[in-house]
Amino acid sequence: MLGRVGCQVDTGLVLDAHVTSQAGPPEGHQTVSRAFDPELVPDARGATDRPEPDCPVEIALAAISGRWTTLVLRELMGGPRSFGELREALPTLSAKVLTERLGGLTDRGLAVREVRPGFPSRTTYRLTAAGLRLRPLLAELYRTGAALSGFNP
Amino acid sequence: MLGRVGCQVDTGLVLDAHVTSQAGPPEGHQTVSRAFDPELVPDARGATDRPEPDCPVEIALAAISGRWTTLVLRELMGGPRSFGELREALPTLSAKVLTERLGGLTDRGLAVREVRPGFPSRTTYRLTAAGLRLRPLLAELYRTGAALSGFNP
DNA sequence: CGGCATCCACATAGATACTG
DNA sequence: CAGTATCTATGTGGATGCCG
Repeated sequence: MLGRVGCQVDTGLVLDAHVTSQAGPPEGHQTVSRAFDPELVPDARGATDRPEPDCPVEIALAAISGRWTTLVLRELMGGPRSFGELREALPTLSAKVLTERLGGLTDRGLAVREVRPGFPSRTTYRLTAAGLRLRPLLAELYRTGAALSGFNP
Repeated sequence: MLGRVGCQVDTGLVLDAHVTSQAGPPEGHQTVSRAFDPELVPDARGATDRPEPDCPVEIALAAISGRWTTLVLRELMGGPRSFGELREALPTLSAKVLTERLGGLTDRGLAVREVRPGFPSRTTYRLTAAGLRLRPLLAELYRTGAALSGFNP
């Protein structure tokens, strides 16, 4: 693993803090006016002091959240898969959890469900364009984990 | 956002399945002999059909797991921070959870704790070289989340 | 200042059994 | 085949209060 990992710069405050001057901005998700590392916080939606659901990081985390999710995504990255094929590929994953994962992916628009009627029925799941955008993240997860485990087993 | 997201190739099986021929390999984490996308499964540790703790993806997920963890990491990426500074930066994060997060990071060797004795005491947390390796992952999380939310709101 | 000890509420995973 | 329905065990976050 390479890449720059340094830059331990301790920047001071920069932006002036005139967020909502007047009297009372009680609730609502406010962004914080501080200096942030542009690589980690490239725009305002990351400038938060709590886990806001619309922060890009939280959105990405939500997409891969839950046990088994990355494995299901790995399978779907290889092309459309039926419920049964996924069960074969991940034998110890219960039907209930697989259903939950696939439901989560389709709810988020990351996958689509296509049912072929008749009997026996056949349902296939296919990643959408949005779902396919998770590929670089999965690859980066692998890279990072491999680096953390010391470059060798 | 760019990058190739296509390649919906449905590869057939390749490797012959002679995993432990003999009689009974009952338990223990076995790797599966299938064809995997080399980008997502570059080595044997990713060729698993369940969430193995030594799979690189699981290792990386464990490093960033838990609510608030990415925010704590973002703060520490800017340089050493004391417990109190972290509380100021993340005001709605309880001391208990902050302690848990910092303990998790130090347990995994991603951060170190440095105590200055005396009174009042002062404790600073600093990312290790391993912890700094999470930076590209955090950046990728942001990129992916931003892409999923439609490139701009 | 920098925690740890408790308690509680809720979310989640897994096992099992059953259905359109 | 492709789920749903329950039930249970465990995990996790958050609030509160005490301590070195």
